[in-house]
Amino acid sequence: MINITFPDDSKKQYDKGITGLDIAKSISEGLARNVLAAEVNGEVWDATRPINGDSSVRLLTWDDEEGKATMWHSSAHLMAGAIETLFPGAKFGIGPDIEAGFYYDVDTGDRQITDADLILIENKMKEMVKEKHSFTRRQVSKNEAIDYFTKKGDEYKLELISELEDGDITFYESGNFVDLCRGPHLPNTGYIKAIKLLSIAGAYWRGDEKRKQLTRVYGITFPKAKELEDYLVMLEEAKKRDHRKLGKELEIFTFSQKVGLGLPLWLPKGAELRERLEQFLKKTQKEAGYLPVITPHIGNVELYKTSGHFAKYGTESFQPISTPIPGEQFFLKPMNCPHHCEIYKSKPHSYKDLPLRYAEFGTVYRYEQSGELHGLTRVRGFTQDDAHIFCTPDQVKSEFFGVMDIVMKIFKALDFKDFITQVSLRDPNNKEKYIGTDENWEKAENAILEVAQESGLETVVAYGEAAFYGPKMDFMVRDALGRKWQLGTIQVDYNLPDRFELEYTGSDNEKHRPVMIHRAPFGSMERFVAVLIEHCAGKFPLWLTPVQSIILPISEKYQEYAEKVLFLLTGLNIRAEIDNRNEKTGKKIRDAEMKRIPFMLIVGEKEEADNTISVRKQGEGDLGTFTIESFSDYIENEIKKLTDK
RNA sequence: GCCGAUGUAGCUCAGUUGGCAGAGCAGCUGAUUUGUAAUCAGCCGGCCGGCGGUUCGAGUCCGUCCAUCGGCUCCA
Repeated sequence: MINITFPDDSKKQYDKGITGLDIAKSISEGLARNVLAAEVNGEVWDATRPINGDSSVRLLTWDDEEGKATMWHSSAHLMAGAIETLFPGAKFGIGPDIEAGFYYDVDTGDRQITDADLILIENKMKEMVKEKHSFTRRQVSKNEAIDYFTKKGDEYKLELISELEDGDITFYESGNFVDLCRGPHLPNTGYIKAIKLLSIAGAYWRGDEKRKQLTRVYGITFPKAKELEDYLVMLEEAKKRDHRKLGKELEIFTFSQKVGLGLPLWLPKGAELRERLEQFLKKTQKEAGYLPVITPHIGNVELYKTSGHFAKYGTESFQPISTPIPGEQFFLKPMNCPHHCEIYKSKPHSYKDLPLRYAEFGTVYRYEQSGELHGLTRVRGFTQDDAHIFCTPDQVKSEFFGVMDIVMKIFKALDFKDFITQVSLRDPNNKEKYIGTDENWEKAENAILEVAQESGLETVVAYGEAAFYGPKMDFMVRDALGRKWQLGTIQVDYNLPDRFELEYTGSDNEKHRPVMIHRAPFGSMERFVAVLIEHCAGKFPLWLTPVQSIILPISEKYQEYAEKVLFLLTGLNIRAEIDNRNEKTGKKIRDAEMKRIPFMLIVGEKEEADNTISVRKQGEGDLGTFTIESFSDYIENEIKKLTDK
């Protein structure tokens, strides 16, 4: 007999060799039907794998992340089996579960998988599900594994096997499909009740663009048909929040092929909204001791040779602008930091000057690959809410915390609650990608790690995500479809001060090197507004929205009163418009609702007589009758709730 | 940049086996004077993404380029 300990610390005795599934059966039939895998001593196992010693066990269902992962990973195998049947000779790369569903990378040779094949593969999978193939785990020797995939002619699996230790290799067999796999898997394919293959895409083998591109097939599965339906509805809803769609509808921005790829044109409503964001940050920065600077859009190529940007990006950026002087070259600026370094150097500094905080809404240009451009989130010309803090080494931490306060203030004002704080460090196996000494990197990385810990924020560490001159703390927010975008960033840099030979005189009358903190709380105005649009589905916070209220006269008879209301509201700093069209009130309301104008102010005979307005809130309905003053107080109060504190 | 899909009016979309380019919304004009999510009628609007080819004839078939979308790679 062995002792099994459950998550609630209760214990039970079972025969040696019991499985997670058996344990579930001993508890209830219902649980047994829902168990997808079992966590045994912290490792996720097949629910059918025998447990041979005292263990702590957690039974995993669809409600657990690991349960979903098991379902999706098994679904990837199921799909691979279906592809192998339909495309004999197909070779397989990797097929993991992902955040929402799974994919498998396949090489089907000359007979490429197309969109039309998705439904065929899906139908084959549904057939195979009915057969309830079990997943059988089998430990194999490295030689046996090599032998199997050599015979099969699958060089991708052979490459994966070559990197594994003998004695650590397992195969999973399900129906006719055998795969190299660590597991775990479902007891059998019958658990997969609803299947949808979503898309196909090219994906480089092992993420290396120099290697062959395989066909990646994406899909998702569920234990209930209803959940699949709900998921597809959710996807449709998310598409409606897409900033590219809403940005056009709400007249925030547009693009023109004639102007150029990835070069956004801000429309009046968008420009006003952006200005409001900028004003908010400028005020905050002024209070935090930042000094404004302004620098030009181009810089001599020598500037970027000094900074290191030329060596790193010189050939893949917009190419230099020449002048009538032979050999003289200017680059469109891709970063503001080199310019700010030169401002720092414009006069000698004492330790008493520090920290110096130079801030600029600086527009930069980067030649992003055409396939990477994406609405306002990835563009070739954008404006960073940039600032560079020059400080002494012992000021780094307090300055860093100061910047974090600004980032948090912004996220609060815009109601961003679900952000991810990522500490981006250098890739320890690929140091040649970065400039600077190991010593400087260590200092900078330790500073960020310490700040991350002391701040109490939950952070994830990502190796290889640092900038080429220093580590970063990045604040990421998801878009409507769940894709993560980096917004705010704070970077500690010991390297550029070296390259630009920045100095200050310390209290010891010696020269010292300052530390630079690069920071942009929004990141870029373009990306920030894009994510903001998706986040609020176009219903901007009241303090930001282009039109706060629209006056709807019941008929042309009340136009004069509407004008008077507009005059009074404008005097009270409320952004208002009048809908003077010769339309019925219901129509005007519908249009205002769709334009997501927060307040509709209906004025007719009654209101004119009483000097009032009838207020309707977007998405909510009638709020009743207000005087202009009480409405103004109401709005002011709503705005304070977000932007104060 | 790479793989795949898509491209018809300002927007959303129809358009049969190749045979004169359509609808709704928006816009304009007129009628109506309207009370909390679409009043009615008329009108305007198109190099069917560009170029080349096949054909008596191309929105439709073929080639190529461009752009967009989904991924991959990249992201100072």
